[in-house]
Amino acid sequence: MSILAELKSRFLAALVGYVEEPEQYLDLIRRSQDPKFGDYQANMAMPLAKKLGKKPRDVAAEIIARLDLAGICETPEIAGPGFVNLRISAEKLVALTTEAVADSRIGVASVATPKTYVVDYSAPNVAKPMHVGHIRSTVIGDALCRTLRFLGHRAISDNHIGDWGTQFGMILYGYKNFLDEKAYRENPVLELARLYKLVRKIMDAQDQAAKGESIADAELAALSAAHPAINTAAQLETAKLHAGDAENRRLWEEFLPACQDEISRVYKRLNVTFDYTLGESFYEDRLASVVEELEKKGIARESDGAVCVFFEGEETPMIVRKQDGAFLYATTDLATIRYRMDEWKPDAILYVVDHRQGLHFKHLFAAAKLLGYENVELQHVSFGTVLGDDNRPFKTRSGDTVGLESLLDEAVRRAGEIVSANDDAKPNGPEISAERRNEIAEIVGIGALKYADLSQNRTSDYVFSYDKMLAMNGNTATYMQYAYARVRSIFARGGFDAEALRLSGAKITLEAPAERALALEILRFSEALDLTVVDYRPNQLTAYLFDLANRYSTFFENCHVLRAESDELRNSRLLLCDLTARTIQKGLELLGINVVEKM
RNA sequence: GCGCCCGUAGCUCAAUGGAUAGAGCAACGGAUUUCUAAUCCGUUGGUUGCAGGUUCGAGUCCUGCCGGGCGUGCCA
Repeated sequence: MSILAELKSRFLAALVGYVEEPEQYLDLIRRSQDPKFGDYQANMAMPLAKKLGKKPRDVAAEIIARLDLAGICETPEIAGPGFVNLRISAEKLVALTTEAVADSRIGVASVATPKTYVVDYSAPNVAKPMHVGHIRSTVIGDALCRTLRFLGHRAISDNHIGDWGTQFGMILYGYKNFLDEKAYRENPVLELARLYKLVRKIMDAQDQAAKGESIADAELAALSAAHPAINTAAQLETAKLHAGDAENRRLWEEFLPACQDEISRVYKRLNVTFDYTLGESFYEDRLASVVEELEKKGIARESDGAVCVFFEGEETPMIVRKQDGAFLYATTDLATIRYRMDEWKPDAILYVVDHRQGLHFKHLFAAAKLLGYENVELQHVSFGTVLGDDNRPFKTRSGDTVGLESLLDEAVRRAGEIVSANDDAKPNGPEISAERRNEIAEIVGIGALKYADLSQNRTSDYVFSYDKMLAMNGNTATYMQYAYARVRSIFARGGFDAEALRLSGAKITLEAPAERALALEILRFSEALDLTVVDYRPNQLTAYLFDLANRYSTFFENCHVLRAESDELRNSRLLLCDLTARTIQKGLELLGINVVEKM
């Protein structure tokens, strides 16, 4: 049991019979911000004083009198208006770290009641190259899945790819009018991407012309003139595809595998996997029945030729079928909820999607509730927009945004320079082969990129910046990877085997302040994971890992391991090092980030 | 117009209603014949946009205002 969980349980026992519904006060036990207030603090005396008509400090004293903290804490102190400050006893810290040493889960218990989560994330449009805007959903969703699973939940990852939308109409139009056959044979995806961008460009030009602005590019103006109303023409291709037109269907089936190979390559490099990839097309023949059901149950009705769901106090409806009979993503999303509920019976469905779709999800969830899906937590895990240097949203339409792969390449290139410089500067000369340097650069570069994203509160906007993403110091993955490598280096230098040491029965002692602080932080891993999951915020985990790596650095400076005064002390410190390394490794793993033995 | 979100150190951001609002970067000053200096220690830097309110206690909750972003019936 984690320290916090154990403290809560002891406080609960003390509060039973003292106040009604004592459970609600347990959240007021938390980690102290400042070490001088102890390791943990209980803040319930103040609100209870009000309720009981007593003085807060008296209430604190009464609680302490009822409290059995034997084996956990030193004598609690009452401070300020009525804070109860708790300092974990050395014996408890030693006992728990000793347990963690022998535990493959490093002291993190599996949840008592596992839940089933469906996590919907990444969801690129497969006809378009992935760009930087896709990274947030992908890495946040992946981190949440990994963390939920480690805690013992069932997390089903489902990549709801856009494989049926209007972008395919654009490609179909492009294919039929602008195809470079040779280029297509050599690299179909590249050519399809070129076609998409070209059609997009002509559309934008025509939009511009419609507003009375002139088209500067003569070539583009000619293309625009030769293909009037290209938007309508592309929509027609989409409609034909959806209606089962043989030629368009055949082409779609030809394009799709190539597009999927393309995104698979990126996922492989990002080390992201999905249990299912059920895209929009999967629900193609399930849409009509959704609308039918909505109408039959009186949830949706016709309005201006479209079928709409109206909500109490809301002006704008959710449209599930257009005037022309076509379905929309609201329809697909409802069909998807129905499928997921039937298939997996989840307790929660998490949508890791840009916050700009907030209204859509508000409507979607309300409609799902009307359809009877009430016992499922439908959660929009929204995140801020990816912004450019100009603080404007990244334009997915312009076609010349930063591609995701080139971004990865740049991250790895910069990491490679640093890896090499660092290795060259080692006191006894370089230790790492050129080939290995490249492998390390890949892990460090992509780790830095993911971490830059995950370490921010997901609700805030995300200003894209190479320098920020690729910074190798401060609160970054690199800092933690470095701490990990230093631990491994100590074991290598001393010729110790971590596994054997764990089994050796070596004792942990926590005399030095830096040792104690490090142990306390290691034991907080479980709390950090709980915080991460409760609000679906991976930055809780990154903040924890940063604290942990910091504590380790302080320990590293103050407590020499290999030159410890005795073998016992050396072994104790080795165990702390090993626990730190394992916690960092596991924590980063839950964020989808790897470690290296040497860097 | 209406709805949602945001406003915290020079910059980028943290802070489940708790004590003196914290980090990183930047700047400045120290530590190294390194168990890996991709490090550590220290200094400077704040009326948390403004004004009220609720509370024992507000960056956090409520109201109004100012500033910004996003969304707002046939894209996703």
